[in-house]
Amino acid sequence: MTYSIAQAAERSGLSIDTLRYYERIGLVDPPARDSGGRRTYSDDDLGWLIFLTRLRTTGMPIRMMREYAQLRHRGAATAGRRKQMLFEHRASVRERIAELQSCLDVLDYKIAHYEQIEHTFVEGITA
Amino acid sequence: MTYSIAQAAERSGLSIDTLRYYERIGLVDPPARDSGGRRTYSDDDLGWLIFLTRLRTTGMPIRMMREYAQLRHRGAATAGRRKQMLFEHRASVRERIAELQSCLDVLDYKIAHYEQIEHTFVEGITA
DNA sequence: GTAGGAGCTGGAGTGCACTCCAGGTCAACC
DNA sequence: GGTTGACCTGGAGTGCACTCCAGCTCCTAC
Repeated sequence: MTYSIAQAAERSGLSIDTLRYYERIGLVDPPARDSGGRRTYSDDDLGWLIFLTRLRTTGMPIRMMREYAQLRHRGAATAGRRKQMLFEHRASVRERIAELQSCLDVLDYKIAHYEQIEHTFVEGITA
Repeated sequence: MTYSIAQAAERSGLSIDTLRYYERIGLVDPPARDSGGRRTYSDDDLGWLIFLTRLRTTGMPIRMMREYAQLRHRGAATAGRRKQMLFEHRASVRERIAELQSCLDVLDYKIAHYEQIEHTFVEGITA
């Protein structure tokens, strides 16, 4: 199965411009071209694109994604290094989640505070 | 208790430049000045700065923080609107956490995959 | 055979959130 | 009274990750 750039964009959630941009900066290998010179993405290409969106979503900078992509390009010999990268990245994502969770507590507290104010106000009215 | 800009920076985790920047764009009220024209931050100022860092950490754009700051400036009458903002923001933070969590699953899967490769490799050696 | 739409390239532009800088003031210490 | 260090202002510069554009080509459908 192959996909036009528009289809690859739709399925990966990246924009067409971003797909070309990622290719230009070496984040994705140049996909095959059809007889008219248009990009045709394979299922493998798409899998990689989708994986990249996960890394992006979790805040990995492009510079690091590129490093990962380059290791991947060098084959099985770099598997350990890649695993190490993902391992460290996973730790940072976990930290990030913990950080967000602790900010959630602050938001909960603030919202509760506003609710208390509302409640006091209503009591003031009805008392 | 009052704080110099350097102390406010240290305690809020923002840089000195960022403190002045936030003031310039209306995210924080201009703090008092000492006889020499230097900023002196109050405990209240500091509390607001720290709250802003929570909003920032959770990904609230400056434009929205400014909106919140403006409502806050208009006093108790806007409490409902502010609560609403925090309420919506909290929902988006929760979504963000869920998103990260689901990406974590992908990372776990990938890492497990690399571990399996390593394992296979070791077996290949020792067999 | 032509009109329309998708895709192509190289390069410029954008939005966000800072960050840095030059040139100056001010208070304190030696 | 001179030097040092913290702070001041207005404005320019930075890094990141796209996003947009002009001008072109190439297939498809009428």
